[in-house]
Amino acid sequence: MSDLLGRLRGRGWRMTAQRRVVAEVLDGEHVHLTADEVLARATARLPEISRATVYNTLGELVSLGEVAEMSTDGRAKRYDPNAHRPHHHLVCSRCGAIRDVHPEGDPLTALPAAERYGFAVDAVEVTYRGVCPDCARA
Amino acid sequence: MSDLLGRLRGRGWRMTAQRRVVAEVLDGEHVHLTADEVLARATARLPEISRATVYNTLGELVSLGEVAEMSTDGRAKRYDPNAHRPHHHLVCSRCGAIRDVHPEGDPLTALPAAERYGFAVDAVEVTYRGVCPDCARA
DNA sequence: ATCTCTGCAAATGGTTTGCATGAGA
DNA sequence: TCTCATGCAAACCATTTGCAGAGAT
Repeated sequence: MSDLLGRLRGRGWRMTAQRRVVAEVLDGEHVHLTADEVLARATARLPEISRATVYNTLGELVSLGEVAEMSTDGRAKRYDPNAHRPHHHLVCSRCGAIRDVHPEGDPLTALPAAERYGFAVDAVEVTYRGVCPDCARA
Repeated sequence: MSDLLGRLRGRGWRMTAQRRVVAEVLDGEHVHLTADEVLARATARLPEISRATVYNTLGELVSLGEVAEMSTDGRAKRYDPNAHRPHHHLVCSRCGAIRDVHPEGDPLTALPAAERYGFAVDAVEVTYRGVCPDCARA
C-alpha cells in the first residue's frame, strides 16, 4: 500500500464509488494489472461497475501521472501504480511475472552525446528479461 | 541495407514474390515500420499482396529472430530488422521519430544482484524518450 | 444546481484465423 | 507431386466513443 487514494484525494480528484474501487484495486507494490484484470477485481467489490468506466478511470490516472502504462508484452497494456517513484521492470520470459527493480546509477547517462542525434533526452524505460526462479525450477 | 534477404536465403527460407517484397521493404537502418506501413510499401511494389500475408510474414520473421517487434507506443507494433545486432531506441515524445542507438557499457550489469529476485536475466530493452531537433525547433 | 461520471452498446483499430486456391521446391 | 504460402473475408480482442441519466460537490 502506497496510499494512491490519499494522493488522489489530496489533488482534489472527484471521488465516486467506482473510481475509489479502481484506485484501491491498483494500489500496492509490484502491481501490474491489465484493464481486464482491474475490471474483474473491481467487479468483485462493486458489481455495477462497467468496463468503460474502468478504461476511463485508468486513462485519467495515467494522464494525472499517478499510474504508468506499460506496453511491454503482446496484447493488453498493464497499469503500474508506482509512477511517482521511478523504477524499471524485470519480466519472466516464460510465465510473464513482473517485478519492479531499481538499477544503480542514472540510466540516462548511459547514452553518449554522440548517440543522441540532437534529441533532448529526458526519460528512459528499461525492461530486463529473464527466467524467474519458479520457472527455472520447473 | 544490411542484407536481410541474403541472410534469409542462407537459412533456406522459402522464397516467394510476396515474402521477398516484405523483406526488401523492411531492410535497412533506423527502419521501424508498422504492419500497415509495410503493407502500403509492399503494395506499391506488388499490388497483389494481401494484408494477411504481410502479417504472416512479419510473424515468421520475428520467430526466426531476424526481425524484432517493438511494442513501444500506443497502437500498432513496429518491426525492426536490426534484430541481429543488439541496440536500443530513442523516441521523440512529440512526433514519434525513432532512432537506433548503442549505449556504452553492458546494460545488463546495471541491475544489481540484490535486485534480481532470483531471475536469470539474459536481455534488456531500453527506450530513451526525448524531443527530437525538428520538434524542438518548432 | 451544475458539472461530470457512469453504464450501455455500438464502433474502431490492430491482428489473427479458416479455408480453398495456386505457386514453390 | 506434395507441401506450404496466399488471398479473401470474417472473427477476435483490446480499447474508445456517443449518449442519456444518475450522482458528486
